[in-house]
Amino acid sequence: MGRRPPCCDKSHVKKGPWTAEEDAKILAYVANHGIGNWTLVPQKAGLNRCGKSCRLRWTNYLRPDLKHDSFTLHEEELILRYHQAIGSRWSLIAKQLPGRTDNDVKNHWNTKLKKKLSKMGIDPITHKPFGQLLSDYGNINDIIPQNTRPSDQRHHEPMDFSQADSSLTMMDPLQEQQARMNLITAHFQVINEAASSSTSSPESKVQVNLPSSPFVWSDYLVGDQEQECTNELDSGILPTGEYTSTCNGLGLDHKKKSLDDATSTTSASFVESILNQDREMQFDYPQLLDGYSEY
DNA sequence: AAGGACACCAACCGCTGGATA
DNA sequence: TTATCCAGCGGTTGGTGTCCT
Repeated sequence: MGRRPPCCDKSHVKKGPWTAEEDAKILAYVANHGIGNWTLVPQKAGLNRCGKSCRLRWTNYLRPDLKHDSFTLHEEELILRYHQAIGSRWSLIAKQLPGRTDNDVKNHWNTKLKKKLSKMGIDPITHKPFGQLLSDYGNINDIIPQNTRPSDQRHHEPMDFSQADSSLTMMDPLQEQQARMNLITAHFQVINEAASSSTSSPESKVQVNLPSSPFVWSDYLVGDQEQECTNELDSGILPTGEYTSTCNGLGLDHKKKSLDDATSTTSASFVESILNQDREMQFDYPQLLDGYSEY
């Protein structure tokens, strides 16, 4: 059984902002050798950096195919739609935006889009109006813990158990675990219903204003591009057809039914439910997963 | 002009799954 | 078979610039 040497001495490599000189070394190295084993790059390129740091600098900043200008309305729309559909899977979303990295998309979401949604009175996690969200949480209290729902725990905010804990402390560990699972799944019922509430008739085009929202999303996107937005919408540049397939229920009518089916079987495990949802997402959004097999 | 608050984003951190010795 | 490494990923941090008082 062999052992590979560490990629670098973490305590002696440089951290922090990159200099133009360091960038030039990376660029020169990649131009001459291409992208290969990043752990060898610092040594071969003459850099006192960790290979991981070099890889990040290249993928997030130096790659020649990257855009460095601000996000367009079209890109913001795509981010919004895909986030609504699949949550914070930034790498998948970024694959739909040529020239953008997952870091770009993530930063733009965190600094701009999330705040814009909040200002519009829409929960950026569920994409549901806050008022409706509150009423749904009220409904949850009526159904817990009988009703269980599967969903993707990883890509949404953790549930606040503070109010539930007092009752949980009276249970034995197994009961408590089951009750927590029920709470989690009930929480994601709200999230999925929020998404499915955006559904409309199969023929209807998805509008750029958010589902179930009295606001017009385009009014809030990239402020200085408002006219561009209007023009794009008028001319049909925005991929409404694509949105129709992805947002028209985001395939969620189908998904909701599956979820309901799953939850009707109390023996179905939470993990199995999550896996089912991932499979459904793959079914609904095959284009998102294109290329995964290439890795 | 000073400095505190805020926004932005590059870079880092920590985790995971697959690869490797 | 197993321990470890690496690449990829999402979350978080910290430096810097801008705005506001």
